Amino acid sequence: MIDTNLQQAIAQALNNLYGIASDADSIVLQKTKKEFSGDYTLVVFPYVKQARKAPEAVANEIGEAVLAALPNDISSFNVIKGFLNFTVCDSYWSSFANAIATDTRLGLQTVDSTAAPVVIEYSSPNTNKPLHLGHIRNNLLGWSVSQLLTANGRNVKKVNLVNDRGIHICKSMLAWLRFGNGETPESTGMKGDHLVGKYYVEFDKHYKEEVKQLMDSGVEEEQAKKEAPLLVEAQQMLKRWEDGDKEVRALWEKMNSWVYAGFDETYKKMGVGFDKIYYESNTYLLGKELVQRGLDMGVLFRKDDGSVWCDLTDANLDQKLLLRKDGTSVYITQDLGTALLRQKDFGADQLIYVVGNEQDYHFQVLKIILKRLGFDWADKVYHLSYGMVELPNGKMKSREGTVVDADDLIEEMEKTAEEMCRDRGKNDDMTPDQLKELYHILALGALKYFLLKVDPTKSMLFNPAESIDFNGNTGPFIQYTYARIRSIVRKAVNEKSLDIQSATAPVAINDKEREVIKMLHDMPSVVAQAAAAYSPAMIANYTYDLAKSFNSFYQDTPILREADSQRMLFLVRLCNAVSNGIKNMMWILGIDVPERM
RNA sequence: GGCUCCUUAGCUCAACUGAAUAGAGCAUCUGACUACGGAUCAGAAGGUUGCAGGUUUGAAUCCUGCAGGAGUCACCA
Repeated sequence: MIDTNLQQAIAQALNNLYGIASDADSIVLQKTKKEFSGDYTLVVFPYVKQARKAPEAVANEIGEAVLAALPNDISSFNVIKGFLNFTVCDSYWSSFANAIATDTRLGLQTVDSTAAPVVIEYSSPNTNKPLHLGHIRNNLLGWSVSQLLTANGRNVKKVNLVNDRGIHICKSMLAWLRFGNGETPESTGMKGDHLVGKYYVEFDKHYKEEVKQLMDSGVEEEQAKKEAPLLVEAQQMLKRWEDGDKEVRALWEKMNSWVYAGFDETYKKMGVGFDKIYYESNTYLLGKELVQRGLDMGVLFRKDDGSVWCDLTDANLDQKLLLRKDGTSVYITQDLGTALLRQKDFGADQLIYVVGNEQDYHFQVLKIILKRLGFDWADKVYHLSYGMVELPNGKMKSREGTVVDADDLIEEMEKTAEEMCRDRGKNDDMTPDQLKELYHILALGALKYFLLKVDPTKSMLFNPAESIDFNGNTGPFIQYTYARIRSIVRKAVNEKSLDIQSATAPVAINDKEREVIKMLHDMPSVVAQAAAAYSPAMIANYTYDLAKSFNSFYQDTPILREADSQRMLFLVRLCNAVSNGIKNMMWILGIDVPERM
């Protein structure tokens, strides 16, 4: 690769000229900004002190040395202040484009499936309500990061820990028994998760009424909230669940199965999936053994009331509860247990948790406790902490009804896609099924790109009043570019009878072609960087830039009317490479690309 | 109150480990269609990177202080 050759030549020059010993890898090359001529830029300021010369002189000397060392790759250099810009020969770019023209794996590395896996947990839904926009961000991030690591050659295992037990489900169950009239997904035609979610809301409504009544009759608010009959009954139900009461368990299984059917549908629509699904009902007791171990080791301590704690004040944190006084486990206890289980199940090289940044503290504590329990692999735990999706008036809150439902949103996007396609009227020859699939692909392309193009660590804003765009920096723009390129390649093959498999000799290229080729050249390093940062956003923004560069080049290059048949073939092959690249980058994002749209 | 994170164009977002004149899209304005795909392209306008200091040849980026916002500090999950 040209960049590594350059690094080596520069390191050599630094050593020969000034006796500066440096690793070739440590030489930082940046891409030359568009307003200057050149491809790669070396900033020489860091070396002027040791060289004891003016920046311009240093730059010129290094430039001469590199030019002499790489006469076949570097055609010229120029110096502006302390910036040394190298121009790479056209023939290098032209040959590179030729070499990758039909590489369908462009940008993707091969996975060693025998390597210790990266286990990535994401989604992890509660089973008492349907998924909303926040969950969509989680799911898409989890999926996309999995793809990204796979693209970078890691052996990835995706897991989901379903939070299927607890007081929240009992609330839905109780409300369904009390107010449900035996409603089922079949009898109502509702999606299972929505039906169960409806009763969760129903519970809250009646519960609030009860609290109000109690307060009207003179009970203090705090007491009323604890004593409301519905809540007490829900707590009793949870106890019965834990005791294995048949009736409660049967209802629990029935309602959970409705929810799973609903979730599966939504997962399928989103195009995400898992290698293994854990259920909290099976694993929630696991942490207790660890707590005993921690007590034996003296890492944890028991208070007088019987509750068990970990003192983290020496780590500048608080004391953390691990077992309630009644001996039942809490959230973090379960997470300790499931972490160990997962480590045993997979022998993981890394454990990634895709969880919102509201749980930063939780994971900080989790890692410290694991470490204190003597598990060295605690260092392998990585909390992929993502920011909240906010609405114009603040955070989404289920209880206040300010949520954007996942299914509704997807459906709305599909309608928008349909309208847009209708307006263009380019797809008259497609069957209704094909059209339906197309609308779905475009709707999800828009939604996924919208959520993934933002740095995962940052919170982002979604305004329901302004529907997600299909023009500009969007998924459909990239999908459009892809479809457009495929159309050109098809025509070249069908009408011009070009064989895109046959290589061409290096040809002269212009600036716009050079820009596109350079972007393709960067692709592997972009993937590596994005993987290191767990950031699909870097892939998204790169892919947009690639599509944009292509469109700009394409606008004034009549490819299939080229007089020079060598060049025509070269350009079509370049198109093919770009489409392969786009397709693979979109694969990382979990976005399908249509051959036509 | 303690701790953590955030603040970049009217709006939504970029800017890899500090580097040249801080970039895109939307919205606004001006141009370009005999479609090898106009869901496009070319251009204009829009900025004291929250404020004040500091380090550096060089700061949106690192350090300190301040202001504003978010999260968290539960015998909830």
